[in-house]
Amino acid sequence: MKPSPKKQAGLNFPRPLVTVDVVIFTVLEDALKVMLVRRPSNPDDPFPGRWALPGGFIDVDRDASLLDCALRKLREKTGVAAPYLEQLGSWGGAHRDPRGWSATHAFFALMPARDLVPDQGVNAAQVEWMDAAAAGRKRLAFDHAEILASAIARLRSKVEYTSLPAFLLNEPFTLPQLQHTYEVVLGRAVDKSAFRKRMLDGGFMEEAGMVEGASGRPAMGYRLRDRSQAALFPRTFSPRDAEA
Amino acid sequence: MKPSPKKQAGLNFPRPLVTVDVVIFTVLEDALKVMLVRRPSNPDDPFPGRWALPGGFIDVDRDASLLDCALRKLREKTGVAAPYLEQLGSWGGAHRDPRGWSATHAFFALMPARDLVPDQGVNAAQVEWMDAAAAGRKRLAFDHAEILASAIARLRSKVEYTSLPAFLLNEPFTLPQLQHTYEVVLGRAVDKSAFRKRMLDGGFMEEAGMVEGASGRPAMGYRLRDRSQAALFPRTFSPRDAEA
DNA sequence: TAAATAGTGTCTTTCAGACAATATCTC
DNA sequence: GAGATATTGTCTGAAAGACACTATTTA
Repeated sequence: MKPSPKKQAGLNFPRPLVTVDVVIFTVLEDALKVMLVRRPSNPDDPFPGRWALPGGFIDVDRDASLLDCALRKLREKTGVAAPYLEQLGSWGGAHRDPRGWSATHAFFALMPARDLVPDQGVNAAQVEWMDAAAAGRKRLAFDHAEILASAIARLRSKVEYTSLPAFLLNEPFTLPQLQHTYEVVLGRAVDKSAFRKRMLDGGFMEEAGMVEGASGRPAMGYRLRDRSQAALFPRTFSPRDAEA
Repeated sequence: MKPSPKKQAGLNFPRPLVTVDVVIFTVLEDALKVMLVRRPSNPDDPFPGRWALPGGFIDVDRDASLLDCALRKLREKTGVAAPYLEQLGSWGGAHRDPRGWSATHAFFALMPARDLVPDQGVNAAQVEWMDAAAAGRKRLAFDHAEILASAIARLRSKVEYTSLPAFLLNEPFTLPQLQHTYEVVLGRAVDKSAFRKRMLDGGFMEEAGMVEGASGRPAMGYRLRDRSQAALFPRTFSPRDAEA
């Protein structure tokens, strides 16, 4: 290794571009949806007119941290202040953005569809909830297709052993509603009895009064004890299938 | 939202500093060790003389990607070309580096102690394998104590349900050696019979001839089928304890 | 043969999954 | 009561943990 006197001298070496992108999931009309925004059509911008994940550059004056920046992007696009939010990973390299070496910090958010504020000042035509499966097949801007694929894989994987789907529902929610959300995300049916045992034994919910449906017997409503983190189950759903 | 014409104009807004840090683990002398390096003692540098994680600025001319940069840091400090390496997360904010808004991409590496090349041109006195528990109690530079704590938590957690400890051993390794490595990382004993069943059923190893120890019966040696990723087990070790 | 270590067998408990049965609501 | 949905109960099979037993080496 040779010494690099430039660093000591004053940080006057080129810096990458730094962005934050957020993969925002919700369940709407019995399907897993992801939020996409359209890139500006100005041909000087990279990927004009393409669909992309919501995100953008760090603003070193306004954002105190990466998490703050992600929360700001979320607020700007959805009006939601504090959904479930975790880090997904970072993607960086010389060629992912034609404007130069860039690195993005990707986050992963879950929110109930009904928390959404329809128009937050952003042009509504530029924002869309797209089916996750359909979005995964689209040619998105930058390396966003790869980031989205990673987010979907992470979600599917964690749904097998965590209470994450509870963050996709408004409170109070019922166990049948929660089960349905699991089934939508997993793409397969799960056993009712085993499901209820698992959720109730998990101890992450508390009762919140009866909730009446359109017909049939009313169900107990529940709310999360802690909306900041998910519960972990000691096993995944149906390990038998998982090995196949 | 107000428009920000600066972005369209030409990216002439301040950019954060971007670094990559690597938490490198090994098992040495029956203990989990982590590599730390000493910060330069020059008082113009941040945190002079403090212990820190190996890492440094992205070099936009040499590093094609974040992963490349992490591999370069690894090579420079350890001489090892391709250990187990995964992303841990990113930490960024206005105050973690006194020189300005900075973001670091943290990685997480596992390697066998015997792969290490003693001196790679770096001043050996500035590099040390420290007990993970002891390092976790030290006041490290930047927010490296937080990053290290996160890495240790991630390692402990994943050891419960993955084959990660196999990456801490030289090949061929025996099942008793592997079990011992699990026990060192987990900090508790595991049952021999259940352990062997789990590892052999996992199907991630292949036989590599008998290995003789100092005394006693020789054991079958194994090597990994795929050194690029760990195997996942359907359950964690002893879920009974995990709930307590 | 004793000591040391590797490897196997067996019993028990736990718990998820399957699925049937029962409960509570509306019309 | 019929239909719809929620909730509970019972049986079974798979797999992990506990722990004793057997096997193979060196001294």
